[in-house]
Amino acid sequence: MQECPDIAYVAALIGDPARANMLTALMSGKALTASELAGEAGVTPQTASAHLSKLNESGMLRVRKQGRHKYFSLANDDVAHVLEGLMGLAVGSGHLRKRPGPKDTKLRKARACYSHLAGDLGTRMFDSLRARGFLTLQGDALTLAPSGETFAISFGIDIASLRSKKPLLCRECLDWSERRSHLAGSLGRGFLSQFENLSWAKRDRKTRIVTFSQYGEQHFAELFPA
Amino acid sequence: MQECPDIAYVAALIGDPARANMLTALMSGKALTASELAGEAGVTPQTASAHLSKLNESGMLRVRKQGRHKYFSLANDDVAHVLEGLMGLAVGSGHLRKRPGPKDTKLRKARACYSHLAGDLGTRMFDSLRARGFLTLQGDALTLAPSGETFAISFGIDIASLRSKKPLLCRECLDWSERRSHLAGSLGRGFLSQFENLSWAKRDRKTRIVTFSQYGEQHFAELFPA
DNA sequence: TAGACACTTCGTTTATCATCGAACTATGCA
DNA sequence: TGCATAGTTCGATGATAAACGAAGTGTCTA
Repeated sequence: MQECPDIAYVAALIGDPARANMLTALMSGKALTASELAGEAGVTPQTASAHLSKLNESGMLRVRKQGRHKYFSLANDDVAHVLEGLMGLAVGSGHLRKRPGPKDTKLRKARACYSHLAGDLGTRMFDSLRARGFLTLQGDALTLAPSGETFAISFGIDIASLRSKKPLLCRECLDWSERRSHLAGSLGRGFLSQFENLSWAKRDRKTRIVTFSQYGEQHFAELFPA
Repeated sequence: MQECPDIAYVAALIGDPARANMLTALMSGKALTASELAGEAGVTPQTASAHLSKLNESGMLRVRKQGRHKYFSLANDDVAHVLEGLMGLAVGSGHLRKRPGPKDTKLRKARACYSHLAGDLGTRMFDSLRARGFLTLQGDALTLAPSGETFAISFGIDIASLRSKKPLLCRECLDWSERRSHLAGSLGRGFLSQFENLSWAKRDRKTRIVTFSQYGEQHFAELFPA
């Protein structure tokens, strides 16, 4: 008997609206409890419980028990990456789900994509880094140039420790709102968390919106000129 | 109203077993007719027709009409990339679909992943290229070194025209059978087609198996030493 | 110890959608 | 012109699984 990865199994798992909502919510990078996810998905706790155990069985989630709470997050970057890819295809197909709220423009301006910065500001950062030769893009391959490394270090990002943890450093990620690339990978994560550390920006965990203060946006524009 | 890419729609589309079989078959990179795809999926032509029109509507397929035949292929590399990602998740979840046939070992040895070489030989090629410094992997970023460029050109690959067509040149692709990387992107495609041109290998379009002749495998081993 | 809360399990209902038979259109071939 | 083949549309059938109400277990707090 020939073995072959069962795409359908995983895709069907993601293909249910309730589960897709949960996974989308987890793209914020934050761990959420079962009932929070039930709220996100718009289903009762029982239903959410069933969904979450299925997702967990498939290895797409990471679970941590804390008292009477159960915190779920995406298992790893690969899962997030596949989800972003699916978002790209969904946009390409013209299928957009409607959700209440006037947050659209904010979300398009700056949002957390799993754990890095996406949206208009995300692509602007990416372009600026490339324009100055800090990031070099050859084909699909993204490299942090030595000049970019000193730039990142001077901004307070601990490149050495990032590099030591995992082999992935910078990765290109296609933006569904801008349809252009932004910076993902551990380097992208480093930048976003540094924006938070410096109080340039605040992440709303529920909506994935990243709000820059006036002060922060000004410094951001100086750091990443067009 | 806030817009948000509808992951569930696309994923549910891929999530049906019949459609997933069709898409997997199209990963060979070859365009297939509706009835061929019906056979791949194990459904009647009527059912296949319904599936294919849905997939086409979503923009995942490219259709060309030729006489009374309709040729379907994947719309672009992004679709293939998402499918490979899903395969990776499926393997991670331990969900392998069983299929009849003793082709498993052959498929694991060498197969076409969309349009480049995957499997044992694919990862061996990738490792060899890296070991000699032709490909440099920094984090997730894959670059073709100048020495690698001359190597590829001397092997008969027209790097200049590859580069001129699209911005993607080399890309890393996680192998579901080896759980290691192999070379994708237009460069990977170039290598596989050159193997075919030189009659080192033959692709079976139906099974995605790439069969090397004894002659071809010998030369392959010389060109890509461990 | 009580009671509130987080999450789970069970059984039933309900709706969605894949599937196929039958009948249709369109293309190619002789 | 006729017949085979490729693909489609339609309607009926059936199976799968999502959803929730009700009733459980476990955990924290007063």
